[in-house]
Amino acid sequence: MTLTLKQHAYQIIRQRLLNGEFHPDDRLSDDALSKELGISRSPVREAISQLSTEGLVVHKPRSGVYVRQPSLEEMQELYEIREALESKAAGMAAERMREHDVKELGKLCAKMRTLAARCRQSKGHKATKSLTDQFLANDLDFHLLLLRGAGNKRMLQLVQEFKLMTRIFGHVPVQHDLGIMARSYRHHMTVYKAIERRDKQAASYWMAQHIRVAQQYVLEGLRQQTGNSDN
Amino acid sequence: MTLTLKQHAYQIIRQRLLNGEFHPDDRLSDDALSKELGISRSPVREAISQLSTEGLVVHKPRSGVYVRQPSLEEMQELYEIREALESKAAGMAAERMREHDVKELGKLCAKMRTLAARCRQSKGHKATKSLTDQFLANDLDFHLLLLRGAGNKRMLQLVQEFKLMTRIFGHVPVQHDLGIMARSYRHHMTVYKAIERRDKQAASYWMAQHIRVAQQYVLEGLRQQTGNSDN
DNA sequence: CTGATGTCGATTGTCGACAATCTGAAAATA
DNA sequence: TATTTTCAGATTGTCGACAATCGACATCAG
Repeated sequence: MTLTLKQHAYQIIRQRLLNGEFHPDDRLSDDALSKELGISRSPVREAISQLSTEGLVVHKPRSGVYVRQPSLEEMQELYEIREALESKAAGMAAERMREHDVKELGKLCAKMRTLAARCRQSKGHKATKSLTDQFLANDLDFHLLLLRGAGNKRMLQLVQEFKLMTRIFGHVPVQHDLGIMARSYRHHMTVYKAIERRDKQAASYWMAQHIRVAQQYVLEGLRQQTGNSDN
Repeated sequence: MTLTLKQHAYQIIRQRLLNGEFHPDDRLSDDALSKELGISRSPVREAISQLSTEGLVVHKPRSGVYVRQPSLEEMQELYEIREALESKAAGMAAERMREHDVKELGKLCAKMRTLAARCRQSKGHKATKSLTDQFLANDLDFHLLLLRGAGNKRMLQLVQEFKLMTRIFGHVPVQHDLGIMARSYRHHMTVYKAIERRDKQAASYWMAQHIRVAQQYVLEGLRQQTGNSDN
């Protein structure tokens, strides 16, 4: 309730970016936004400034801030960083994670299998939007739980930030099919089993593998999306 | 020359943090700083806000921003992240780095050996401040060159940020002796040789090893420094 | 017709001021 | 004396306004 107006503006603008309401290279005018939100320019400026240092928008002096349009190379960079961080996190989790949370990981894997089975029953082995969303949410939960299990708060925060960026930038209308879901389930299962037997190396290795596959999948989708575009 | 006042203020305050002119839990008053810099509060506020989102200072609403005093656990977290990122970077560098830059790495190693030899000749095998500084600068150059060789700009930026934090926070008056310098030289040499023969795994492994040793060294120093303090 | 130059509008960067809030100490009461 | 209340000072959060600067358009020379 005692939120400062800056935080308020920050959350709203960030949410809009997430929803895809701003297109790449759009200019975020603090004047317009302040009028729209019914507050002064100062808080809006500070909020936008924060988004700028977080890398979601780019600031051109004396011109304005623009929604970033990252290249495929930058997307690849983001995934490389996630691979480094999350694979190390998996290794750390194999050492430190509490038994209770490990079981929780197992339950998430079981849920994934259920969802994949539901997909197999559907026509053409294509997942519905709802099914895809549920699977993605499960995926996210798995990774977050594992990150928390690694016991490194700042690493958790970093990965969340990067994951946010890949979601904003790589606005691919993902439509999972059975093959993808089954493979994803297998990867998570392998990581889970490695953690269960406290195998640090295996957990780290398979997490890296998993993220690399996801990277190739998303980058491929982006290439098809932008392949027939300009440049 | 067309720097905005915000950027100007940001660089100055950041530099002061680096120099250790502010002590942990000090409050950064934008009012005082603006008067001191002879500019208005707005640019100073935005500069401080940026430092806040970067994590160098912490913002308490309606109270002020304070210089962070990270716990030993947080320092350890920073090193864990560096280990994850830089070891992956070393592996990537082994794959992608240009031949010319690899030779440059070798030169830096040679310089380290020279400095270590100079240290051996000094009395008690203790390094002078100048010698220590030169060695540290060399160390930094090595890591930066390797990061650039990995070809991931954002990763480079991230590591620089974290390295800055470890330098600010772990304000240990490092006084290298021969043992430390020799070991550090050996580590860098091992990484260099792995990259030279394009051995991805070895480069990654030894870089992780190197950072873990540095972590233990710094954390030990911090424990001694704060061991006889409060709580 | 093409390119350079000047002008106008719009937007940002910066400023000083005001109100809301917190901190700390002094005063008052039990 | 200890505890609570009050109050004053200082600091932050927010605001509206002004000036510097940039981009676009029109004008004009070649």
